[in-house]
Amino acid sequence: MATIYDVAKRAGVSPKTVSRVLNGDAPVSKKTRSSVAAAMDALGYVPSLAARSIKSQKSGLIGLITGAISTVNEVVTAGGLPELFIVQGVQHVMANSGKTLLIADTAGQQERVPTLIRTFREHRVEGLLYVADFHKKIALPLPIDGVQTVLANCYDDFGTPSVLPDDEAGQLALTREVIAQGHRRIGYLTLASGHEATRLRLSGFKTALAEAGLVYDPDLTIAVDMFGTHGEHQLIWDALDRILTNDDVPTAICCGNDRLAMAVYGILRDRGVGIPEQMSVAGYDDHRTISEALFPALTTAELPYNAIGARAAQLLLGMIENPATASITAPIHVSGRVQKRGSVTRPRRDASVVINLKGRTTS
Amino acid sequence: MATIYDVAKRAGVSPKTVSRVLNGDAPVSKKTRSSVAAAMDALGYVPSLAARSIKSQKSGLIGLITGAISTVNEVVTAGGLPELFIVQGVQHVMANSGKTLLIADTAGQQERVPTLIRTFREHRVEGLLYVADFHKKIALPLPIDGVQTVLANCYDDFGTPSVLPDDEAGQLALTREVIAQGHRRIGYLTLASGHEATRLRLSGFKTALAEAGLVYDPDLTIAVDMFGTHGEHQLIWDALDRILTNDDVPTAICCGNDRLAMAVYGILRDRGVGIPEQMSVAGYDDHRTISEALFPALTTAELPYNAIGARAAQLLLGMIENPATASITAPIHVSGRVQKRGSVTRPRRDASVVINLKGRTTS
DNA sequence: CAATGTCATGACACCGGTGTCATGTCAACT
DNA sequence: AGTTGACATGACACCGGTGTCATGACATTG
Repeated sequence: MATIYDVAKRAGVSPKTVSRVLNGDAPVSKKTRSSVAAAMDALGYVPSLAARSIKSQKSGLIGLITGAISTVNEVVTAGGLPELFIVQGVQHVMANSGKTLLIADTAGQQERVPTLIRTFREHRVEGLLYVADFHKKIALPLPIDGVQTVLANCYDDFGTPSVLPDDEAGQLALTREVIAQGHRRIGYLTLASGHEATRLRLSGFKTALAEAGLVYDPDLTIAVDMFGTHGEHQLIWDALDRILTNDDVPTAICCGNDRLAMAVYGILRDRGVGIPEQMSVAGYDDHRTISEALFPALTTAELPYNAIGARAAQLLLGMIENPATASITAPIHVSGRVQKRGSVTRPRRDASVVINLKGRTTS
Repeated sequence: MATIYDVAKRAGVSPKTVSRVLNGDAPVSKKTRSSVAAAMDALGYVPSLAARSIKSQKSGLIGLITGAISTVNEVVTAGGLPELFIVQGVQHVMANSGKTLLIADTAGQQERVPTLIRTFREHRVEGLLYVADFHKKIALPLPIDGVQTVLANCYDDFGTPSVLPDDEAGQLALTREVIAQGHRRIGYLTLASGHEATRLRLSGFKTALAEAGLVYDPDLTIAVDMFGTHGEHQLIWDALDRILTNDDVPTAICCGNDRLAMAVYGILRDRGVGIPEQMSVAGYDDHRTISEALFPALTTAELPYNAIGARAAQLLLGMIENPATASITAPIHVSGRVQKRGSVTRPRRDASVVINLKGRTTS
């Protein structure tokens, strides 16, 4: 690999002059500039950031850790890893800021985290981003001295700056939309009750009901724990059975996420319940691979992963540029839009057909 | 940030001795070792890889580019980006090899690629990985001199080493399974016909049919172009309509991917066709968020993304270690497993109910 | 014409590590 | 006792850039 000295020699100038041409930080005569450019070109010269950074003390690197970072309570989902979208949001911002991302995935082995951080520090990263796979509380393995840190999709007890989805507002807005369509009784299949998101969304759900003067019926809210595939369908089947056999059958069901809604589509139809004619269904996440492809397309609340990533990146960059900003702040909440598609429509009067179908079981 | 000189001063030794303690590459007395260790500890010293690498000429960095890398023919899908799994496969291998990944996402802007490569070269990456979002042919923007390169999920015309999914073998194995269940007439909804994968899988499909002595009926193979959501369902609806109104209605349908299968579930059921009682459905990809959650769970062929990533990483590491290996090789094909779940079962004799339902249209 | 200022460029040290070689100490061996 | 060699350590240069300061050539001004 050619060095600045090679270029200098070939162009018949000093290395420092080549440096000046490279950075344009001091006047260089036209003639010299072009001969230096020619030499760089001929040699395929690319300056070394390593050399540069030992002098400047700036690496231009940002470290990002994804994957299972020490979860506080042991709720684990083999989720759909949409954290990728967070990472993309981060990358987009970073690309425009001239920083380069160093990414490490723990692949669930949190004991690796200290090693990764060590590697990042050896690379002299200017900032650190933790990206969690779902909204949760974490405990940083080490207090990271000197390196600015931002948490995305997670938070801790020590006031580390963090960016979170506004799950409460999301479910609130979505439920409002369902109610606006005329539904008065709404079932709710939540994710595992231990999740942070579940608690917040349920709160939003209740608020929407209260706003509209509707009563919240605990019998219609059922938590579905989704650990892997085994028995998952049976759980959902049972939950739906309880809802469908209720004395006053709801006309709409909200689901903890799009994936759950997808399963609900199948089970409801398998029981002869038409969607959305007999039952409106709403999701959460707006995981577009699912929500757009489902038939009918799914009305759902966006989990603004991309925006969360972007926001976290901006926050971090701000903290790096002006460390004073790094004062302990409350988490930043990012809210997503309600995506109205075809699965939530006005309820039909004769939805009672539903009741006839109770009693079947999955094979 | 503390330097090796700070540590040396505090421990009362020369920097070189600290270096020896750090690397364990020369004998150091026990006493010295412990006092140096104490000093490093007290100062929170972490060696600088930048300084190290200018001397050693080894960065320990591998560059990875994801996203829309200059596609040759302009078929574009806003796909589900399962390329993430390829990246995970890569990371897993890299983590165990001591290299660190530098990742850049073009976010669809291929004009950025040259800039990214430039940045990577400034970081003196030892190898470069291109990861495409789906099996395709690409044209590298530049011949990358000096930096070993491997293509994952894509290939080019210049014999750059590449790792690809074995789409033909995958569809072959999957179709064999469908046939083994007793199906004799099988519909096939393929992805856009311009895709590499479509061609290969169709070939595997035909081979399986031929092996079993079944005739391939072109009327039952329909390409579904999936550009975004608009009109997509109508296309699928029409395609299914053609299949369901065929004189000899098939008992099973293979789909170009799991996402398509998901839409097919909805549309078939909406037309009153039970799954799998009246129609078996198979997917492709084994995108587990979909395939496991669908009801019934989807029988599908695995697109071994993780393995592709791992294989590509291994190949690259081998090329770096022993550049002689870098001779132009044929693409490496990685095949995936057939995941037998609940959506393909033995066909029922009285599947004729299907025919009655033609004629409805989507709203 | 001398004094002054601007422009273009180079010499040199330094950033934080490591390879090479030299030096000093002490135990073992003839 | 003198020689030899293993062991422990340090001095120094070098990797590839950049900041600082000095220098020389001209043009401008009084």
